[in-house]
Amino acid sequence: MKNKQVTIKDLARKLRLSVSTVSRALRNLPDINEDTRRKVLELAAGLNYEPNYIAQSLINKQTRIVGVIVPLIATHFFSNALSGMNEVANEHGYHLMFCQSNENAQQEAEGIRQLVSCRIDGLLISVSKQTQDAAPFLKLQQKGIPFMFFDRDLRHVTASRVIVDQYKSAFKAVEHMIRQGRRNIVHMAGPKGLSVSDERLRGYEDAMKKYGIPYTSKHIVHCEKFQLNALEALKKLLKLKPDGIFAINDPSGVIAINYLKQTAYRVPEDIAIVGFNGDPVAEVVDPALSTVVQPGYEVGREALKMLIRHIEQKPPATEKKVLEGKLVIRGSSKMC
Amino acid sequence: MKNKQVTIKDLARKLRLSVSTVSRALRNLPDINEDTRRKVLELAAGLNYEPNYIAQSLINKQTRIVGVIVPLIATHFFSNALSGMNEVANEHGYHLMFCQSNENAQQEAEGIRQLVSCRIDGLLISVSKQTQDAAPFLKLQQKGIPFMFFDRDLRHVTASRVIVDQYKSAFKAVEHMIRQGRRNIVHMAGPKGLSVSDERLRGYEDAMKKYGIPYTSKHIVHCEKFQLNALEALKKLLKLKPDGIFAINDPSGVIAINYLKQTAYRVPEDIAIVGFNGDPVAEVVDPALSTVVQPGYEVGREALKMLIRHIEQKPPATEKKVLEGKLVIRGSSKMC
DNA sequence: CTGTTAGCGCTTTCAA
DNA sequence: TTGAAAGCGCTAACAG
Repeated sequence: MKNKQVTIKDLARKLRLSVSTVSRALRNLPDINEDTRRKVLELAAGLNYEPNYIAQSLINKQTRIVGVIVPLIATHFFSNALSGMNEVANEHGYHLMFCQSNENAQQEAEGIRQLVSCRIDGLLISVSKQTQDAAPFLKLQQKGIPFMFFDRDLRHVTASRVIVDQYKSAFKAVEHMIRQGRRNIVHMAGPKGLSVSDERLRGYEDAMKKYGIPYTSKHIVHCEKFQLNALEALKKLLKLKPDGIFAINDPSGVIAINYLKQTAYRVPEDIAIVGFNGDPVAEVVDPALSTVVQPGYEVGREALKMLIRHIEQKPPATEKKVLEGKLVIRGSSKMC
Repeated sequence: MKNKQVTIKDLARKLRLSVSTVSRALRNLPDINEDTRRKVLELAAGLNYEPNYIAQSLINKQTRIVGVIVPLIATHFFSNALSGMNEVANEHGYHLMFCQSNENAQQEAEGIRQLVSCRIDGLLISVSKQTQDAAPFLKLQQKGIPFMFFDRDLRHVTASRVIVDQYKSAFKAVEHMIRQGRRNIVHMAGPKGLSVSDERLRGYEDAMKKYGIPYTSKHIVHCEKFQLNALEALKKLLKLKPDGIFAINDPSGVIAINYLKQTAYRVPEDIAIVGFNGDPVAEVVDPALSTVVQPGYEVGREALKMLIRHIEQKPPATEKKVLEGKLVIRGSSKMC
């Protein structure tokens, strides 16, 4: 029931040729009779022969499989990144093996092990918010398996990465509110220690400093579970009577907008809100949420392109590609 | 630079054992000295040995890789389905090889070929809206590769499938509007020939018939590109002065809501709107969009569970699992 | 131009 | 309890 797949040997037998001749014909190598080749190709097509990449891999020592690990796939940013990777994979004849860490460092480490056992040629990873331990990555390095970070990285690990400039994007977002006259801006921050939230926080702080706007540690409340904790964070922050909110992501921004509707605050008149990501919800909420649109698709494309370079040309020094987020101003922060 | 990976042979050499002994030790087979096993396991751990699944596959004739093809990954439903599959894959020691067809039948066929060459143990597919040709699936069958449809299927292909009852869901959605007193309900339909849009259309029609509400072919406008054509479809339909709109999906429903704001129509007073899917945007738009929430995560889980049964226990007759969508009534259709 | 041989990393008889 | 040999499907020298 299992072994239905046609092999090169089957072709050879039926054609009374040797397997090596068939192999060469199939791969369009030179030194072969045009007539033989034709016959082989015909039979192969007729029998629906499909080369066994698995067997080839064993010899070539490359599978043309790339592993991808994301914290959560059901997300605008990551699903778009995967979509971009899919495109590049098609262009270059690679395959994507996918794995979700669920924001859990252990699952992530196990995912890496599994992918290694599948002999992936390289790995693209956006780390979970828990991830601290560099060990899994060091192992990858000593095994000579190229890998790189995209979006969320581990700062202390030397590796290439493709990221969106979180710092600058956050800075722009906050600066925009300041320029609109906001002076008491708070930040619904993300999990501590996660590269992207740290950078967004830094952008917030530097923008405040640059414009000489005072803020305290109370102006920043971390949502360790992102939007799951957004409401409580928001309520704490409202005690400061803010006139601007910089939210760690769009779902949190949306939560803020909707909660404020139940209060006396008006958005944007009393409080401006800016989110982050470019999720579809941001366009749809009322008022529409200003946000930094991250080029997820491009991040995916660039990350895989870079990884493939590393795989195929071996040792280019570690690279770092930084893409730009685009501040899109909408009703939630614009005084018209 | 490449061959850094430790093999069973390396272990054998260092331990002055034969490869077969090492192999047995690693797999915890009986008939082996406890002491030898311990030594092997220790060295393996020390050297970060990882079994080569590729090599194993060649022998076992199974890779524990499952292929997944979706039309578009950056979608609430499909990314959730993938997430569910990921969970089941982890539970059962399988790996997911991912591929996006971009709603294109050719890319889909090529994806299938590629996955076959990777010797996947089975395939989970939600077909593109273009897909008509059963040939790729017939080939799969004659090769003895189990596959099944999830969500979008090809009616004339005999295979197992896991779907959400589109007909019933659509029926409930339209019935709900009728019960609210709507009598001139139109349908922003999906691409013709696509299983899910056909079924939703059928649900619309049957609900109208059941309640004896007349409708014409003008009440139905197909959006061949889903929400990309939604606005033109909507404008056509508005000529009929409808009091209810059943939209093929939530993005289309959102487009309708937002467009109607620029007109004299009020939602839901003049026109009720119900969408389909359960996308996050539906909750956020104002008024919130009633919709049928589809259990994407569950569909993914059930589909992979069923496929694994088919892979491991071989020939269970074709199965069909039908999950239920849940009508969630919100402001866009509720007269309070 | 074609066939023979060896081998990729691992498992599986079959002997020892 | 261990080892030797063969083979999975394919490629890569090397002869002929």
